[in-house]
Amino acid sequence: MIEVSKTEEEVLNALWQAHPTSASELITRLNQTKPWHEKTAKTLLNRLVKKQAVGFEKQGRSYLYFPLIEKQDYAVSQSQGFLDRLFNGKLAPLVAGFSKTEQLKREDIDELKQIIKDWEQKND
Amino acid sequence: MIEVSKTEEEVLNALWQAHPTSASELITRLNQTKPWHEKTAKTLLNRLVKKQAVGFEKQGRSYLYFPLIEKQDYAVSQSQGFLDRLFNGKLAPLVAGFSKTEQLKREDIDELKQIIKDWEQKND
DNA sequence: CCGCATTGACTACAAGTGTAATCTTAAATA
DNA sequence: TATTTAAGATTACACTTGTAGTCAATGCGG
Repeated sequence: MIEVSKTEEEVLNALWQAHPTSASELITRLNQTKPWHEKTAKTLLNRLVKKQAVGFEKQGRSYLYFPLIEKQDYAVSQSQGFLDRLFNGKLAPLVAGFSKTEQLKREDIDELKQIIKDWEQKND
Repeated sequence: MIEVSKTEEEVLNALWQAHPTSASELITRLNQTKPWHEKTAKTLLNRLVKKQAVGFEKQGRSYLYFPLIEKQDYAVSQSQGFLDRLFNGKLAPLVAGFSKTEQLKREDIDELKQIIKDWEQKND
């Protein structure tokens, strides 16, 4: 999986939200979360292109950008890497950590139960 | 929370396994997972000291090192940050991602169920 | 038609990171 | 005791990252 830096990932996230997108439109979207300097955002966008995480097509004098990797794939791969680093690759200890520190709300529990139910539906 | 780089984290992980520990002992432990150059490991250890993630006490000619941050705290903080970056801070979508990509095994499900049961025991 | 604004291309630059080598000192060994 | 060795301290160095600035071309408004 392509290495994406922290800030590059923020840009990629904005691109996943909607694409293809012009740079200016993307920057507008980025600015809804926090202030971004146009030049900084464009640098990151270009680095993502160089890393082949993002592609683009000419549209008149400017470009339309789009992700070359799926958010789902990226997220799962990052998740696995994260679990490997801190929890021996296991999911449960992460959840247990949240539980122990009172960071699990009933809503989270309900969602987990639903996921489990679906899983069992399919696998039993 | 202190910023710890990827390789620094590997060293820290080895230190969490057992401490206090001499540098050489720590390096021995690190080498059980993958080959580490002694100099590299020591550099990282020193950077962790500089970042105040690791402390040490003199023991004769050399030092004994120990973590200054708890693994549990670090793990939870990293977990929250991770969820924020990719899943809008929610736990369930991460688990759902694993489920969708067939990465949840029955063992994981059972462990999750147990965690949920414990949570409900305490919170209902 | 021309200067202005916009877009992408290229450049900048310090701090952080991965990966080690060299220097210094003190301890262990021959 | 003279010497090799092992620890920590210091130095090295290229690459990445965060954060922009400057340059060049092109299309737009007047």
